[in-house]
Amino acid sequence: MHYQLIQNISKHVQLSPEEKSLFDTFWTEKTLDKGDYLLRNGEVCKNDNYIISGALKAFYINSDKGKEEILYFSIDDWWATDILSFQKQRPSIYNIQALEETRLLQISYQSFQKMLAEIPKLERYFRIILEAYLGSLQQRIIVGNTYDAAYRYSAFLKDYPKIAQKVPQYLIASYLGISPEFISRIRKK
Amino acid sequence: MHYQLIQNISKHVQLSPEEKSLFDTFWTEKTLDKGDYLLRNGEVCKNDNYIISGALKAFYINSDKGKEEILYFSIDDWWATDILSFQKQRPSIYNIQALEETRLLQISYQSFQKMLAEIPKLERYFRIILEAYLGSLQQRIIVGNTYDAAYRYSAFLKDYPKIAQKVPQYLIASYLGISPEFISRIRKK
DNA sequence: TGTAAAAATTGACCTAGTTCAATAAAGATT
DNA sequence: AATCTTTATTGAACTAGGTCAATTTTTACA
Repeated sequence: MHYQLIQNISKHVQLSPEEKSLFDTFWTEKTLDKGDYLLRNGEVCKNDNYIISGALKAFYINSDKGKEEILYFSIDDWWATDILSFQKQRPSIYNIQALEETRLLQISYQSFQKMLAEIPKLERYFRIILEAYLGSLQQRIIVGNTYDAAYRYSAFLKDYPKIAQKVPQYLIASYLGISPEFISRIRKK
Repeated sequence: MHYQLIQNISKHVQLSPEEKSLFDTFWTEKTLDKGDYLLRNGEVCKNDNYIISGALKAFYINSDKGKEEILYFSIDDWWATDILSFQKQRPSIYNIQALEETRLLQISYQSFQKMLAEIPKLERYFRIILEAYLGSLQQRIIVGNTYDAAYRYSAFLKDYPKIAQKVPQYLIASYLGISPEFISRIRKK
């Protein structure tokens, strides 16, 4: 049984033992090595991916400068899916790549639809996590437009200590919209 | 009948005539004058609000400088609701205020739950629009971290011509994380 | 239609953060 | 342990954009 995901879901909706077993049948486990891509810009995001352990970066390639811009990081007990691409089954505009060995649970688009049809109360779970993510994006926009780089960096360390541990500084800089050199200067204090 | 909202929903899920009539009973119309608040920071967002006509701004008050930071604008055929506050019925961290006379359709939290229970296919509609909004927020973060002020301003004019028409420049500046003076300099070219 | 208030513009100066290039430190690999 | 690669740091010069204060333009409305 894929207890880790089931436990996460149980925080938001209650599943009966039968539902849990049924739920379980839809998901398969996959392991990525460091550097492996889960999704490439231009491809359709075929699976919804739940992270059991490991870390990934989602990034967008700036077409002029060719530089990568971090959209988000994903670690244990969170998702690494381009939701728009997955739900509409149309090409993604960004990439998702493993920063270290990563274990995932995956479900295909077809299975996902079938699962929702058979266990409708999961609609609620997915709506709730979507809303939470949406709230965090709004928060990020506010903070990005309001506070200076030093504040944003220290807020990141406070909010995401686990990510800060795993992820190189220059990628955190990119996530925050700061240059790697400037992050280094912030740290000097 | 509240055709405008029903038409919007019909783009994503099909409702029978009976469902449409039932749907209709849950919503009530409300008019705001220019300057009226729909939601204040600290209050619970009691209703989901669909805009028939008019314009609103959602903004966050920066606690140090006391300045307002625009989180988003909402005009005809879109929503003006703090989703996190509405869904969890807990205090909002931002404000929503009318920029001009605005007509809304409203539904209370209780009615919203009841409506979803009676017309479950609406779950799908709300998930779809949530996903679309989420995609636009991700896009906004990428653009904000990647491009300079002039590009962001011209992209805004292109993407939201109707909003650009209605909303004062200095608020658009705030939305984009730019000073009003600098927007004015950008325009000189 | 005149007056007040709100919004936009302009100039002068300033600074937070960038860029580039070189160096140092840390991690990974044989 | 030595070497290669990836990250991080530092310095120096620069610039995108901010701030402040004054002025003009536009809009609202009595």
